[in-house]
Amino acid sequence: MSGVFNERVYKEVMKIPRGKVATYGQIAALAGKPRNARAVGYALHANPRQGVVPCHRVVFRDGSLAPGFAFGGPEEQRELLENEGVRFIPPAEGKPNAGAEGWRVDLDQCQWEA
DNA sequence: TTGGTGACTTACT
DNA sequence: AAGTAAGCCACCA
Repeated sequence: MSGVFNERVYKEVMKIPRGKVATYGQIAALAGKPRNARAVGYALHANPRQGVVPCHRVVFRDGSLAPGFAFGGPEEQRELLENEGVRFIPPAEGKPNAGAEGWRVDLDQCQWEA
């Protein structure tokens, strides 16, 4: 298994405490490659331990969640994170949200710090 | 081995 | 401010 970096990512992601979230760049840095956020996403894509690795706690640097690729839907992820105590920011005022798209995580409050 | 793709990020226009 | 471009690294064919 040459996927050393991959396992490193899983380990770091599993270390994310409940009610907190981390960005791909953060995980990449913890994994040893601060410029390899892409591989982090790829690693979670190959996520063999879905259910064990809280990939829903990993978000974009912008606070947005992964596109339709999520474990079941952005709505599910939003509710899941919200259930863990993560604070969310609504998409916009006066504009109905077609779902959870547009919802961002409050990184200022809930970004995990190693 | 080489090439191509990708759940990203930063910088420039 | 928003959109486009390039860079980075790991995995698969």
